[in-house]
Amino acid sequence: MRKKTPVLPDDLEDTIRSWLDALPDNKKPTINDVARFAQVSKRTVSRVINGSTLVGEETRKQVSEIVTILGFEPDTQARGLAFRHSFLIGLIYDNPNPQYVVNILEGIQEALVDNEFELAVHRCDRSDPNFIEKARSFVERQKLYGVVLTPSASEDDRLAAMIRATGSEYVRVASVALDEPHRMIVSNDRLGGISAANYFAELGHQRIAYIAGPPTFRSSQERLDGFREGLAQAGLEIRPQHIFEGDYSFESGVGATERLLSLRVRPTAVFAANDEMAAGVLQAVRIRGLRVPDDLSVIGFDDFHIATSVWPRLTTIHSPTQEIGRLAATRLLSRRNKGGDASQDETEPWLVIRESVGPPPHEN
Amino acid sequence: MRKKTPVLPDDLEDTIRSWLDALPDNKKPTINDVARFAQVSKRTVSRVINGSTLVGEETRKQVSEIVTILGFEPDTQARGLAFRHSFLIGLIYDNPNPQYVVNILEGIQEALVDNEFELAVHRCDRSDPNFIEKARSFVERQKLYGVVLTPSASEDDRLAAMIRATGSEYVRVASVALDEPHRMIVSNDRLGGISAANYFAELGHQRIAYIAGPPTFRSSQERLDGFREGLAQAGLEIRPQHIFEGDYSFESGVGATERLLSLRVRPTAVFAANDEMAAGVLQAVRIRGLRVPDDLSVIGFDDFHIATSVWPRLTTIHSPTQEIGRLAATRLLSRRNKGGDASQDETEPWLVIRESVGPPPHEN
DNA sequence: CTGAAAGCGCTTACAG
DNA sequence: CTGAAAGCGCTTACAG
Repeated sequence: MRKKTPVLPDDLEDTIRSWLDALPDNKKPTINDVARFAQVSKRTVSRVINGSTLVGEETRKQVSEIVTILGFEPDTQARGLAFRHSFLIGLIYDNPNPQYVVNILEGIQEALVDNEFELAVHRCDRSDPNFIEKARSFVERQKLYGVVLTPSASEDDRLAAMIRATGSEYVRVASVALDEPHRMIVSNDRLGGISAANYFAELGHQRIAYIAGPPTFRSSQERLDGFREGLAQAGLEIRPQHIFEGDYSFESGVGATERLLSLRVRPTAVFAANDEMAAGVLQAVRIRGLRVPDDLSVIGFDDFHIATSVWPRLTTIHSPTQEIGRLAATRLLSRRNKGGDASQDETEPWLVIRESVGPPPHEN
Repeated sequence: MRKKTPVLPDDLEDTIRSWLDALPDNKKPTINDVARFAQVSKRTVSRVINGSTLVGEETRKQVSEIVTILGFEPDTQARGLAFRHSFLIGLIYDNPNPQYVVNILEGIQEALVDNEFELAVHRCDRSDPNFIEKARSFVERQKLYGVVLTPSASEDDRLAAMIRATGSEYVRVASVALDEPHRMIVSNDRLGGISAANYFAELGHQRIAYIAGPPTFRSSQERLDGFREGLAQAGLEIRPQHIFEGDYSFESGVGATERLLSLRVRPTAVFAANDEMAAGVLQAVRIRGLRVPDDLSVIGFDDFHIATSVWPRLTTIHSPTQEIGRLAATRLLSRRNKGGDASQDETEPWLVIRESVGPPPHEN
C-alpha cells in the first residue's frame, strides 16, 4: 500500500478559499486563477481541461484539485472564440407533428448529458423563399458545432449543401440514404411497410388501401414501397384507385376515408402512412356508422401517443424516434474524437398489434 | 431634389470585391476589415453595429455600405465574450405534453425573428435531486441572456432563485403571479374555470364533477378554483366526492371516469383540467356503452389538437400557448432597450363550444 | 463625433 | 512534459 501524499498543502487550500470568498458575485474564477494557484502556466491548465495526454500525472492531479476547489468552469464563449465554433448542437426541423419534434428533442438531449454541449432549435419552412438564408444565419451566427436535420427539411439537398459550406458538421435523419453514410441516420420505413402488408395478408385481406402522406415527405413513398413489396410477397397488389392522397393530418385521414367508403367495392383494410391519419380513419368510419375492425381494418405508423388514445387502439408500426434523435447527436459528437467512421446508423421500425385490425368481413 | 452623392468611389468597391474573392473559404471578414476599408477605427464600426447614436450620419452610411458589400456579420462568440453573455434565450421545461412544448417553442422563435438571438432548450426533471445543478450548468455555461420557465418548472422558487444568482434574466410562465410583475407571464386559468362553470350552469347541470391535474401543477388548482367560483355564481357547488384525482394524462382521465360512472348518483357533467384527460373521459364513457353528451357532458382545457381529433369534438377552454411563448421571449428581449417596465403580461383563455356538451339527461 | 489601447477568457504554433 | 507570447473578434472607459 503506497502512502497517499496530499497533493496540496493545507494552507494553500485555505488561501484559495478566502480568495474565493472575497470574489465579487459577478466574477468567477478564470483559467488564470487556476494557473496562478497551481503554479503552472495557463497553457498547462488548458491542457488538462481539454484532456491532453501531454501532461504529467502529478501536474494533472494538482491542477484538477485546484479546479475543484475553485469550482472553475471554463468559459464557453471564450473557448468557442478560440476554437472557432460554439458548444451548441442545432436542430433544424419542419415536421408539424409535436410528438415527433419533442421525441427528437429529447433524444438529442439524452446524448448531450455530461458533456459541454447544449441544444439550439430552429424551425424552418420550406415554402419560405428565404428559408435557406434563415437557416444559414442560424448555423453561422451561432457557429454551431453540428446540426441535425429531420424530415422533410433533411431531404433538401440545398439545405445540406449550405451547411457543408459553413463548415459545420451535420447529420441527416431520413427514411433513405441521401448523403454520405457518416452523415445519415436512416429509419428503414420500408421495413415497416412490409410488416403491415404481411399482417394484413396473414389475416386474409385482399382488397387493401393506402393513405399517403404528403409527396414532400420521402417517408410516405418508402412506406408505400415497402407495403407493396410485402403485398407482392403474398401475391397481392394494391390497385391504383386504392391509393389515397393525404398529408399526414388527421383531417386528411378523415377525407381519404370518406372517399374510400364511397367506393362500390370497398377495401377491407387500409394502411395509413401515419397515426394521425389512422385516427382520422377511425373517426370517418364511426361517422359512417361502421366499425373498426369489423368493417375495416386499419394500421397506422409511428406509434405516437395518439395510437393508444383512440378507440379501438391502433395497431401500428412503431418507429423509435427518440432513439433516432439520440443516435444523430451521438454521431455528431463522435466526430470530435475519432475521425468520422464510414458506417451508417439505421433503425428498424416494428409492428405493434392492438385492436384496429381483424380478419376481413364475410362477403355477402 | 438633392443630388445623391455616391458614398463610395467605384474603384474602392472593386478593390473590396477582389479582396473578398481572394479570401479563403474558411475565413470571413471581421470588424477590422470593415474598419480598414471604411477608413475609420473599429471602435466606430462597433458603434454602428450596436446602433449607437454617437456616430455622424455620413460615417454611418459609409460604414454600413462597406458592411453590406463585405457581407460582414459580427461574430456572436466574440461579442458574447465582450458582453459577458451569449445571444441565446433558454427554455427550461418539464411539461410532458408535446403540443404545449412545441407551441411555446414556436412562440419564442416568433419573437426571435430578425434579431441576433437563438433559442436553446433544456428539459428538466424536478424529481431528479440534481435538477437545479443541471439547469444552472445550462444557464451558466452558455451564459444565457435570458431564460423562460414553463410549468411546472416555473413554479419552483429555488430554480428561479438559482437563475437570479447567475445574473441571467428570466421570465416565468404560470397560472398565477409568483414573482415580480416584470418577471411574469400569467395565464389566467381561473377565468377559464369560470367560463366552464357558467356554460354548464346555463344548460341546467346541477351535479357536476371535476377531474384534477397533478398537485404539482398550480394550473390544476387555479382551474378548479375558477370552476368553483363560477358554479357559486349560479348557486351551485361541487361535492367533495365529485372531485377526482388525475395527472393530466389520457389514462388518468379514463380511470377517473370509471370511478365517476360507478357512482350511484352520477354527475351529468364533468370539467377535466386538460384535453388529454377529457379525451380519456370520452373513451371511458364509450367503453361503458354510454354517450357524450347525452349521458355525460364534458369540457376540457387547452384546445390542443386532440380536442378536434376525438369524437365528439371537445368543447374546451382555449389557452393561447404560442402567444404566451412569444410574450415571454419578447419581454426578455425588451429589457435590453428600456429598463424593465413594471407591468405584468396576462393572457386570458376562452370557451370554445363544440359537441361534447349538452343539456343534462332527464331524470328517470 | 472619433480613436488608441486594453481587456473579455480561452487556445495554439513554436521552442525548449 | 512545460511555458511566454500572440491570437480568436469583438467592446469599452477614457481622452480629446
